[in-house]
Amino acid sequence: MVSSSSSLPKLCFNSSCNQLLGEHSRRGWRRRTGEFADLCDRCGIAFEEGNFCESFHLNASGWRSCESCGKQIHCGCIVSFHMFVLLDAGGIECITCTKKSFILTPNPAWPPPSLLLPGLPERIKDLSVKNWSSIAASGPVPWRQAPSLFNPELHPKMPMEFDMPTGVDKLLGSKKLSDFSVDKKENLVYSGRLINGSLKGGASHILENGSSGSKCEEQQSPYVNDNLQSAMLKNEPSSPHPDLTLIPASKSEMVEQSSISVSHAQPLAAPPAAANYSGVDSSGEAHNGRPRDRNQLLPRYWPKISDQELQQISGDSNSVITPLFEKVLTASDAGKIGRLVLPKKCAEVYLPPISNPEGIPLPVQDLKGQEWVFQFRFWPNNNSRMYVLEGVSPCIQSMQLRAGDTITFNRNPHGKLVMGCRKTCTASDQKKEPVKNARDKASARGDAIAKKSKSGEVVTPQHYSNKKSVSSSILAVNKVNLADSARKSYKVVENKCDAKVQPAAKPDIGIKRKNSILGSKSKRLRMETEDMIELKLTWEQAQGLFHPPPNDVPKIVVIDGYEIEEFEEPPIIGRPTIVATNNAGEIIQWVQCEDCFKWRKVPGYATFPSRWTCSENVWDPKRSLCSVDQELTLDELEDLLPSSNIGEAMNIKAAKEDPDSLEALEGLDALANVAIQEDGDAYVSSSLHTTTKHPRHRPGCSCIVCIQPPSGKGHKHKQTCTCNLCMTVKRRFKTLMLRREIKQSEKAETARQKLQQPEQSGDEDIQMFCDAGNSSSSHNLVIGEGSNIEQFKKKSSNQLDLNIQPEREEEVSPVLKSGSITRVLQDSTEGLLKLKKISRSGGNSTVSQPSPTKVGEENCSNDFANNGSSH
DNA sequence: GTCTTGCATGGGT
DNA sequence: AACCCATGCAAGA
Repeated sequence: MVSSSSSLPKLCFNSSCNQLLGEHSRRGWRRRTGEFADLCDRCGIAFEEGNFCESFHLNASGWRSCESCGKQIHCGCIVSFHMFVLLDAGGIECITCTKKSFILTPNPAWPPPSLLLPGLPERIKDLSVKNWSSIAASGPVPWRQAPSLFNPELHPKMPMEFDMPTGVDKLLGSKKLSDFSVDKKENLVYSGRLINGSLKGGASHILENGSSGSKCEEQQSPYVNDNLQSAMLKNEPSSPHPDLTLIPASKSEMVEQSSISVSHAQPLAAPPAAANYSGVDSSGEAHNGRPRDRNQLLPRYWPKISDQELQQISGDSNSVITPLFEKVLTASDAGKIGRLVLPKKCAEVYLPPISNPEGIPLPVQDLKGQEWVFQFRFWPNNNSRMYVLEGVSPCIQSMQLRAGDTITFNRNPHGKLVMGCRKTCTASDQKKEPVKNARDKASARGDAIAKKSKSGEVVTPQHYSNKKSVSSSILAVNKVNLADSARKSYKVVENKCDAKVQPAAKPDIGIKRKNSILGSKSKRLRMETEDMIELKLTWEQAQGLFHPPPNDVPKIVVIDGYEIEEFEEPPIIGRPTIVATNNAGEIIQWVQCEDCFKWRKVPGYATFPSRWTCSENVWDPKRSLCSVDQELTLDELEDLLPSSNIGEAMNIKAAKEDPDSLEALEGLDALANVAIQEDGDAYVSSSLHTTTKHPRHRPGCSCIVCIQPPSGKGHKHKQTCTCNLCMTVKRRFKTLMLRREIKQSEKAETARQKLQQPEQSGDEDIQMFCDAGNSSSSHNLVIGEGSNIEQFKKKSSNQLDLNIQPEREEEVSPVLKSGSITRVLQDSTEGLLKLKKISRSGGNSTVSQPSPTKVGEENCSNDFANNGSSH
C-alpha cells in the first residue's frame, strides 16, 4: 500500500510520468495514507500551479465547467478534488468563485473544501462542517454527488480522510478509519459516480492506491448511495453491504468493466438515506414505530439504477436524483386494478407517514415530467400494514410497463418523488442489450451466470443430459427442466432472441410463487402469463430443444437403471429436429421451417434457434427459399417422425391437403390428445401433450385457440358452418374419435377379459365400472341409452364446440366440460384403474367409490344438458 | 355483469 | 416463527 519505500528508488507518483525522483521531490496531493504524493519537478509544479489535470488528464473524461466562470475542472480526480464545490442546483463551481461569492453549499459527498484548503477562511470551514453535518443528518443526500468519497469504506484511497479531526471525524462520530479493516477497505469498490452522471465509466480517474505507484482506475458504480454514509453516521461500520463488489483484479478487467457500461456494474447499493419526511432521523432511528434501520430494506428493493436511467430521470436539468427504492412489478401491480403494493419498509422509510388507512394523495412525477397523484395508503394486514399506491394504472400504462418491469422511486432535489422505470428485456430489447439484461438478472438473483456457447445460445451452466431414451430423456430433462430454467430466470424465447435462453422477462411471475400459480388461487393465471405459455412444453419437447454441445463427449451415468448422457458443457437450446442418417450413413437432421413448415435437411452438427426458416438454410442454398419444395415426400417424412409425433405427422398430412388449416390443427391436437388417451399414465402424458402442440399463443396468432373469443363471448361457429376451419375441425375430430374408439375398445376388451377371471360377483358397481371401461358403454355414459358409436360420432362431430380452448385445462368447452370426453375418459380410465385395483384385492365390493349409476347419470344429464344448451 | 374495494389467505423469505 | 406481500375473493357499487 505504501509506495514510498525508502529502500526503493522513488518514482514520481504521477503515473503518466513515473520519472525517477532525485533527492528533491515536490509534494503533491495528500494520499490516504496521510503521506503526500511525491512528484517530480515538472509534475509538482503542474500540481502547484493547478495545471496538473490539464497536463495529464486532459483526455480523460470528467471535465466540467465552473458554473460561474466557466473554468474547466477535472471533477472526480483526486488532484482536482479540492478545486471545486458541488452546487445544490447541480453543476459545480470552482473554488475561486466559491471564495468570491461564498455561497458554499456544503456537500455531503465531498469533504468541505475547508478541509483541503488551508487557505480557506475559517468562516467557510465552520460553515461547511456545520452545514454538512446538519444536512447529512437530516435527510436526503444528493447521492449522485455523493460518491462516498467521504466514506472510507467506499473510498479507501482518498487522501484526506485519516487526519481530519475537525471534519470527517466529527461527522463520522469520531469513527476512525482505522477501525475499518484494511481488507475490507481494499475489497470495496470505488464509487465513482461523481456529478450528475457526467463521469462515465471511462471517465474514471487515476487514484493512487499507494501500492508501488500503480494506479487503479476508479470504478464507476452507479449504485453508490449514502446509506453507507448514514451507517457511518450511525457508527455502524458493520452495516451490511452485501453487494459491494471487489475491485477488479486487474486493470484490464477494470477497463473491461468500465467499458461495458454502468449497467454492468454490480449493484452496490444499500438503500439511500431516508426521505425528509420519512420520520427517520439521521441515525436511522424511527419515529412513530417506523423502521429504525434503513438497512432493513430487502436488497431486492435497493435501487439498482443505472447511469442512463439516472440521466433519464434527471433529464437535462442535471438535477440531483436520489434513488430510493425500486420494485419489480408483479402481475397485480401492473394489472388493471391499478394497485401497486409497496414494500412495507420502503413505504415506511421513504414515503410520508400515514396513520389513516385511507392514506394521503402522493404526487409523483414520471420520466416525462408528468405529474401523477396516487393514493398512498395501507390496509391492515395481520397486525401489520400493507402499503399500496392506488391509481397507478394510468401511469403504468403511460410508461408502458408490464409485470416484470421495474419501477424505481427516486427523489429530486426538491424532495419530490420521481418515478423511473426499467423494462425487462423484450425480444427486441434483447438484441440491443443482451449483456445488460443477462447480467442484471443473473447477478441480481445470484444465479448462474449465463454462458454463451459456441453457437451463440446462452444457456445456464450446469451439467446437462441429453436424451438417450425416452425415459432417460425425461430424467434428463428433469435435471434441466424448463421449470428449473424458469426458476433460474431463464426461459426459452422464440423469434427475435433466437431462442437464446435468456433471463426471464418476468422473473417473479410464476417462479417465485410457482406453487401458487399451480394452486387453486392461480388457476386463472395458468395460461395467462406469457411465461407460462412459453413454458408449456412436454418433457419430450423440451428435451427436443436441447442439443448436446458440439465436441462434448457425454459421460454415461446410470440413475435408477436409466442411462443418462451427462455433458459437462451446457446444452444448446434450440429448435427440435429429427435426427436421421443419410444414405452415406452420416448423421443428418431434418428441421422444419417456421414459416412454410417444409422440412429441410441439415447437417447433424447444426443447431438452431427456436425459430428457424428456410432462409437460414445455409447448408442447402437451393432450398433456402420457402417456395422450393422439400426434399422428402411427406410420407417419407412421416416415417421419420417418431411415433410420439403423430400429431406432427398429421399436421404434415393435413398440410398436404390444406395448408391453411395447419394452425387450426395445432389447436386441435389438444382434442386429439384428449381423444386418444388410453389410461391414467397416458392421461398425464397427454395432458402434457395438450400443452405442447401449440405452446405459444400470441397476439396475432390465428390458431383455433386464439381466434376464438374468451369463453362465452363473441361469435361462435354454427354447427352448419362450413368454413374451412370448421370442416377441418370436424374432419379431424371424426378421425380422432374413431381412433379413440378403436383404442378404447381394445383396452376395454382387455379389461373385460381380466375382469372375467376373478369372480363375477354380480356386483353392479363392478359391472358398471366394467362398462365404464368399455368403449361402447362409455359412450352410453356420454350420450345416453341406446346410443351407438355411429350415433356418438355423429353427435360428436355435429356438436363439436369450435370454441374450445384445448390448452386451457380448466376451461374446456361446455361439451367437453360436462359430458365431456375428458370426463368420460377420466371416468373410464379411473374406473378401469379402480377395477384393476378391485380385481387385485379380490373384488371387494365395499371399496369406496362413486356410484357408477350416479356417474352415468351425471354424465348423461350433463351431456344432455349441454346438448340442449350448446349451440 | 362488471368494476372497485378491502380483507384474507398462504407461500415465500 | 414471524413477517411480508402477491393475489384471491367476496361484498358492495
